[in-house]
Amino acid sequence: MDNSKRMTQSSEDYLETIYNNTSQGQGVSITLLSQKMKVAKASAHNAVDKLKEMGLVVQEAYGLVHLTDRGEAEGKKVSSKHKLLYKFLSSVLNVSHDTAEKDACAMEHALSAETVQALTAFVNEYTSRNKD
Amino acid sequence: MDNSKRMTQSSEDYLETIYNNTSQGQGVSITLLSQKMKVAKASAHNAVDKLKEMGLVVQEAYGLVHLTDRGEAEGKKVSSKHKLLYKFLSSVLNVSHDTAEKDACAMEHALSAETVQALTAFVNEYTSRNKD
DNA sequence: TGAGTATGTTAGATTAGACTAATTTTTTTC
DNA sequence: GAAAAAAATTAGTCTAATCTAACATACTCA
Repeated sequence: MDNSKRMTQSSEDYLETIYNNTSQGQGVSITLLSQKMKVAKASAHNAVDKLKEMGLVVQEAYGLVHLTDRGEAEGKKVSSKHKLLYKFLSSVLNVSHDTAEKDACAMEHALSAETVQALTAFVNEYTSRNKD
Repeated sequence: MDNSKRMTQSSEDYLETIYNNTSQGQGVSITLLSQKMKVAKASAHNAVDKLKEMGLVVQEAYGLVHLTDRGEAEGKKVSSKHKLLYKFLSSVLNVSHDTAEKDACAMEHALSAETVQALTAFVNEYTSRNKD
C-alpha cells in the first residue's frame, strides 16, 4: 500500500535472503538475516523497516519477519533471476561455482523482464540440446 | 599512486563515459561529462576529483579531463565489458536494442574476469557459427 | 578592453546504507 | 520468580553520491 519507499538493490538482496530462509510461514529472525547478509543487526533491522513500509514483509513485535503475499512474489522473482544467472554461468559458460555465485548475485538486479525471458528460453534450449 | 579512494560502480561509470568520449588525447569537459551522465556539473566535478586522486585522470586548470595510462586501461576494460554484454544480449538473446543497452550498463560492473573470458569465448564461437 | 556568457569550483544540504554503542524486551535457566 | 543471556530496537555517526545555489575563472565579441 505504501509507495513512499522504493526498491533498491540492497532491498532486493534483503528480500531475497528472507525469501530463501523462509519455509512455509516460518519467518526469519533479524539475527539470522544479519548473519546471512553479513551486516550488523541494526542494519538488518533498518532494511526490514523499509521492507515493512513497502508492504513486503510483516514482523511480530520483537519477533520474526514474515513475507506478505506481495513480498513472497517479489522475493521469488529476485531469487529466480539469481538461479537463472547461476545456471547460465555454470552450465553454459562453465564458470567455477564461486564465480558463478558471486557474479549472479551482482548481476541479478540488472536483468530486465525482457532479458529474463530471452535468457530463460536460451538456457533451457541450450541445456536440453547439450546434455553431457 | 594514491590508493586512498577505491573504485565504485559510480566511478566506473564516469571512467567509462570519459573513455568513450575521448578521442586521441582530446580530453572531455566537465560539462559534457555531466550531460552524458545526466547529473549536475557539481556531481561530475566531484567524481572527477575522485578519479584524480586515484591517478586515473588528470585535468587542466579549469579545463579538460584526460585519461592517464592507467585510466585508459581501466576505462577500456569497463567499456569492453559493456560491449561484450551488449553483443551477447542483442546478437545471442535477440533482446531489443534499448533493453540490451540498459541491461548491459547495469550488469557490466558485476562481471568477474573469469566470466568475461568465458563469455567472450562463447559469444565469439556462437556468432561465428550462426552467421545469419 | 570590458560586459556578458560559459564553464568550472566550492559550500552546504539531503538521502541511503552501513557501523557501534546503549537500551529495551524476551527468553532461558537456576 | 529473579538473574543472566540473547535478541530486538534506538540513537547517533560515517561515507558516498547526489542536488542547488553561490562564486570564480575563462572566453568572446562588439
